[in-house]
Amino acid sequence: MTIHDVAARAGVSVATVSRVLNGKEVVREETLKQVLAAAKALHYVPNVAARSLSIQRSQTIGIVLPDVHGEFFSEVIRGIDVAARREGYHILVSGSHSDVGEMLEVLDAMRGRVDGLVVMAPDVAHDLLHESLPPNLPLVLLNSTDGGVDGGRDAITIDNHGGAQAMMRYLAGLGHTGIAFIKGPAQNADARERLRGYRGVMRKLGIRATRRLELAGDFTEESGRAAAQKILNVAPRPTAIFAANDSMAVGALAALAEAGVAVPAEMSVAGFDDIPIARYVTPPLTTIRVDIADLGRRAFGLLRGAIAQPAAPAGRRDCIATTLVERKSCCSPEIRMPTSRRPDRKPRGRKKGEES
Amino acid sequence: MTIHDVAARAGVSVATVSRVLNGKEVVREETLKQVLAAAKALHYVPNVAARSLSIQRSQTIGIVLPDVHGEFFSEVIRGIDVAARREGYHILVSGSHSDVGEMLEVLDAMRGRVDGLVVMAPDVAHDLLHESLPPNLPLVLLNSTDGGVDGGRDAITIDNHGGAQAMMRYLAGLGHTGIAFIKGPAQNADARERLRGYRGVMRKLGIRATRRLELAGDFTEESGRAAAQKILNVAPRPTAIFAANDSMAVGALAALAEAGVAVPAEMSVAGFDDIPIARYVTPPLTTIRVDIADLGRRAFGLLRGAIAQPAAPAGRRDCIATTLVERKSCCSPEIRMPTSRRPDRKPRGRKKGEES
DNA sequence: AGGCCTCATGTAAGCGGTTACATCTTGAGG
DNA sequence: CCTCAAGATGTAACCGCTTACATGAGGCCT
Repeated sequence: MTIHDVAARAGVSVATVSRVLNGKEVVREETLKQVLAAAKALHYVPNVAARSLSIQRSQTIGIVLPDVHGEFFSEVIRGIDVAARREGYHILVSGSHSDVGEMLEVLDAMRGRVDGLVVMAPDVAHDLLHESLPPNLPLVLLNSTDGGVDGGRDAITIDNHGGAQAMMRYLAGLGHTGIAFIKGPAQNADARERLRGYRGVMRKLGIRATRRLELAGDFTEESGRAAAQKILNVAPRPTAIFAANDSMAVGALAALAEAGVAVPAEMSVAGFDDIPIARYVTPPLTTIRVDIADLGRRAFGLLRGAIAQPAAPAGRRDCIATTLVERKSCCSPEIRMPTSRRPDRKPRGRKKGEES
Repeated sequence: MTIHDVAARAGVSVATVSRVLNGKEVVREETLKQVLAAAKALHYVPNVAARSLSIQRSQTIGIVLPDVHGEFFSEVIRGIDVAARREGYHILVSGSHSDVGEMLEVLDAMRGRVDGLVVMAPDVAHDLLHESLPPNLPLVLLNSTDGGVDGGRDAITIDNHGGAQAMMRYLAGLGHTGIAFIKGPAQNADARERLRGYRGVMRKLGIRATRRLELAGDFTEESGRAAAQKILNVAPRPTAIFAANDSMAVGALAALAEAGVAVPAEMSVAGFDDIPIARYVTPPLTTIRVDIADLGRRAFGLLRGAIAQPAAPAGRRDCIATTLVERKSCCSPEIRMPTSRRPDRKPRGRKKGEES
């Protein structure tokens, strides 16, 4: 079924059919009806490839992520998907790149197939990334810049530094001074900014350097678990753990439960991201909320703009604000029971969470 | 940069360039080198739309899911993504369909854009689904059939019934007789099969009908939480909760923790799916493992076959086996402490889990 | 009435590949 | 030396759609 068949059946030319179907030009009412009727009768579906070839656009955008699993990434996809569909765009996704080379390969394969790209590559060195990104394709970077070199690309970032500061101030406000930090990957821009927030507040509070404790982590639950186990062996033991993301906080929670350390009575735990599962772990996790779906949504918005005006200079910035979500994994260290490992029936010092 | 430019630079015709680039026909060694050199020098990237138009294939497959977030769905996408990339296919995903109509719209929009479709629509009535699926497009159904009417489509299913049976036998083996079940959506084929497994074993064990307890649920954490709260008010109180999926089990765990009910000492909890987070909740969740990524992988394999031989009759089946993963959320009801709500330091009756 | 402008529609040239078929070499066999 | 097969390469039609431009029909103005 091609446009010719429809034209023949409606007794008009292909141009007219095209005009009717695209609705951009004026067509006589009656002709319009005939064409529509013919198209419907023939179950006509325009050939996308032909259309793309002709108009030089595909109505498709590509999403390149470090990995498509995980709560964070799937929320991003979801946000973009919803926004894109509303504007008639399709999304081509690719994730699970074990290394940079593979990612660049994918980037290349998407070239020509998409009108624009949303790229999230927080672990790739900036210079390498920017030189390998197709130069003339609308593109927005997700969390892949820390305000420094950014190749003049459009980008969306999370207020990582502000969020980390907020959490640290909150913990300090509760009375914690021994706060351990579980770091993210060293090359990861988000991770670096969060770490900066941790260090800044620790310093500003005048907390003794010996009470600062930074553990390696890679944003996975498993690394959070391992880090927490190490923390338990440190003397003097910290009273709080701030993990650079929720997944690691969840891993830490698991390690603490395994070791019989009560949370929050004996150890407060805080995360970052507010992934969907955060409110369902035990205890519900106090964390920094990032509206992840909104991140995706706004990324699409920015990209849409870039596609519409390819001439406009790139370099737009959009920063997603964060908010502290107080649940039940943190409390004052004072109520900690010095020797016994058993907390009271219910630990005190709870604040009401925002959830039902 | 078109193929013509490359041809001109290499001093050959476009046909030769095409042949070199596709590697299907013989070309003289020297010519080949020239073409390759020209292509590289010009940074030539073939135009995908033109290619698709010409060969009538897009090297792209579509994935239509009820929702792209959630651990389960993102694992499916991941599995397909990895398998597809290996074979040079791209994936177009769409999820977040609030209703059936929207899903059909998406199905329509993908038509012509993809060579095949992986559709997961467990909640859509089969007759409606089958009549609205494009008839001549290779397609595999994910979890959308319960062995009954399936429209002669290729399909992959999970061994839901077997898995549920296994879990029920395990719980019964531990000594539980009061086992509550949190159901999934009524129209959902997976959910129905799991329920059937629950009922079958309950009946076979000769457990009094009064001790059977089925709660409504919709596969979300929140519904699991609500169901668990209801269960706590039932007298006599069940000693175990089997949720039709992990998300609901996680919700139940949260409700129990909130109510101060110890798991597994006072209440055993079991789930289904083994989503990544299952091992990190407190206590680690005993569940039925479904290799979700493998599900996606095999779906792609089946689809690949269907694309390669469009003439072959559809109706292929592939069933994913399940395995019981014993963690720490279930134990014998005997060690339950009748009045006190506080368990011992560590609940006994633990089995070693499979995880590190 | 003739000219001109407007509006609806038709014609056909691309868009950038693939590929059937034509053409041209080249070497072997007679 | 001629013929012919086989192999390498060129030519051009075609995939289905969009759109600049051409065409033709009215309608309005002078």
